[in-house]
Amino acid sequence: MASRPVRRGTLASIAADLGVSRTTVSNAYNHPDQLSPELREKILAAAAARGYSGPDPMARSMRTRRVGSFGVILTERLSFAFEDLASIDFLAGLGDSSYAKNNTMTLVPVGPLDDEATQLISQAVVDGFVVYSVAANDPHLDAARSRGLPIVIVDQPYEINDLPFVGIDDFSAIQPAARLLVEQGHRRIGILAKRTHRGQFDGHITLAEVETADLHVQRQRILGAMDVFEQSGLTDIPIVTRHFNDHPSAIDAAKELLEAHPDLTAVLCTTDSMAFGVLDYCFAHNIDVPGDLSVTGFDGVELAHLRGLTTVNQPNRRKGATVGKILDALVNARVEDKEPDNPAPHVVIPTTLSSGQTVAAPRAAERLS
Amino acid sequence: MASRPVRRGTLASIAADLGVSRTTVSNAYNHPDQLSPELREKILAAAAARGYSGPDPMARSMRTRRVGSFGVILTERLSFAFEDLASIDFLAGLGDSSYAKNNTMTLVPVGPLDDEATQLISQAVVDGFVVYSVAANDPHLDAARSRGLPIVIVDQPYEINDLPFVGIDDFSAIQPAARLLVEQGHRRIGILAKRTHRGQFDGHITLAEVETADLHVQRQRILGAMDVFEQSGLTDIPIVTRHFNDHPSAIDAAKELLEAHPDLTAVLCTTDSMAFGVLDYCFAHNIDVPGDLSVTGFDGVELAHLRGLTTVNQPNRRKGATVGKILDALVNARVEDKEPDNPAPHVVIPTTLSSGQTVAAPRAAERLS
DNA sequence: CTGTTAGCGCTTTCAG
DNA sequence: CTGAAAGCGCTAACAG
Repeated sequence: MASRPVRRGTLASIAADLGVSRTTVSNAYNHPDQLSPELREKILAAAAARGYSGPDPMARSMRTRRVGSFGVILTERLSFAFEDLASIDFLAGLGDSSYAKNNTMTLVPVGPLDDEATQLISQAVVDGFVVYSVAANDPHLDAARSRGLPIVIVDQPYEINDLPFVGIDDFSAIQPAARLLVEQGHRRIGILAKRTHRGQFDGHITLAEVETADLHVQRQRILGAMDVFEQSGLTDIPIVTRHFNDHPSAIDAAKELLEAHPDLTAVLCTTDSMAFGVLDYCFAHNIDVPGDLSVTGFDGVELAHLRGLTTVNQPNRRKGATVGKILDALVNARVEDKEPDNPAPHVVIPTTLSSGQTVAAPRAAERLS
Repeated sequence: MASRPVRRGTLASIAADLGVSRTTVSNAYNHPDQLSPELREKILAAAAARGYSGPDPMARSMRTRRVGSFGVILTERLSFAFEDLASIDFLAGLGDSSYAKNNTMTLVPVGPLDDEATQLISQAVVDGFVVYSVAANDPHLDAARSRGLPIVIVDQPYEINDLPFVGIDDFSAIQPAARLLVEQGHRRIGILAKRTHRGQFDGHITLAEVETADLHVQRQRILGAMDVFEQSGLTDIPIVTRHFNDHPSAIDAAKELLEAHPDLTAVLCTTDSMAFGVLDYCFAHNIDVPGDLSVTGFDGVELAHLRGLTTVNQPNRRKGATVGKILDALVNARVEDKEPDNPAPHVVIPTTLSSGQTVAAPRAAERLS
């Protein structure tokens, strides 16, 4: 195909050639019932002959005030966003949902430089936005809001009441995993988490720091687990975080935690990716899981099940489908210029503990010590 | 945010309120050097006060004939497309490339129903398309072509000369893996591949069928391996394919192949996902890899390296970046109404064999038999 | 079933 | 530095 800006005609030019009105040609594409099948065929044939493939989507969108695309804002570079398998499942759920079937998904690549991304957000040609798991104070959310288009927030920020929300109850969701460790008799447990604050930081953090976290999801998961531990009289739980959730970071986090606290008998992770880091670190260092160390994850991605990780299943695909449905309704209401039925639903989807083979009671000797 | 269709003003309304011309307001956003900083500030402030977040992207695109988005056509349901980790790496590479940084990526969800998807393609508001790994006769490609926008083809179809192409030489790429198996002394080898034809089919296929395959990539990988095997006097290589490349399909494929041919000492897979299926099937059936069975993959996804799979590394991220660069140049040329430098580059990216721990010589007893 | 009218909101010459 | 004019290509009433 020549990339030459071939003039392929317009609705008007086709109409002129055939001696019919523009409306008729438009109807041939958009309202087939408004003209005779013969005429329609004739028009479509003439269009095809001239290389005209239907009304220009841009002009049509401008006229109808509707694009047929949902913007998706992921606030990490794509390679990191995709590292997190949960976000892929979410996207697949959104894309496969019947509500998204009639829409495309516009991924807005958001880098560390706020300015550029903000620009992209304010110029994206979309009908609405999905804001996926961003910090409470994230400027990208503000940029999306300023567009005045429908928005659905996924996972976080949690505290925003005037916007639709779809997510889980992270505080409660992680507790069964924490409880399982306690019930098995573990007393020296460490926590591995993804970043709790927007800024770059890797290392140990205190409970007080967790409480001020920008990122609701990680904060609640940690606090949910700590709540269980404290009720069992466990304090002094070391917490190590990593800004990124990719495999090298996870292995490194495991190393930092386990070297600093060799006496741990269990590690609770707030993401499956972190847990894989622990598993692989242990494998490399001849630490038997669950013999020497119990491990739990969070997310329930496919690989977690394949590797037998004990984790919390989060219905990511279903989250995607739910988001598609809500956003679609909002966009429709807006285009039809009427009040939506429910402008800001708050949907909390249930989670379940998935028992794998990575949790066992600590060895007797360790339990006594 | 009320989803009410709040009237947030237009460029014209702001201009009227301030008693300046529309051009001036437009310039405040698009050509800051064309007016005094004071005036610009004043305009921006007034806009902010009225909740006007800048020129409407739709109207602007219509006027400038440019959207700022690349359409990406993946011809599988998103959940399956994403199952294939290679496509995720590709997308990440595209999104992270500096060429895509100024563009969004519009994913066009393409289901099994050709009609709907074709519709979505002909109405997508984008500047060009990336067509990712589709069959030679795929109607989605035709739909994209009929838009008259720049297109870059990734991986396949290979035979199209008038469109830019970015991919690898699949025939040669897989040969080092095949050669490694032969050199280790394997004589009874099976092949596991993803579908070779667009239609739904799971099972054994013949070499003759492979030769008529719609899907160039899988065909070439199989033929490349067969070429090596035949040169070593090996014939009767069983080939089993699956329509989908997800984990359950892969395990099932492994079962079918190994149960039908229990004497195999090696399995060459045309994707890493297939190889993971073999590894997990073997684990479940106490077949030692590589002691009892050697396995090779193809793609070089991260998990392959983590699991020590011997595979062929394909630079998916780099493919994405290359595609972004080409498409960006094409779109620019088109918008500026000039001939592109190279309208249809054909880029073949080199691959490398990655040695893992899943290939060994067959046991002596087996070698003799 | 067909045509006329009236913009959608913006950018871009080109004068002033 | 500012403004007036001229559309980009289309669709939605509405009247025939």
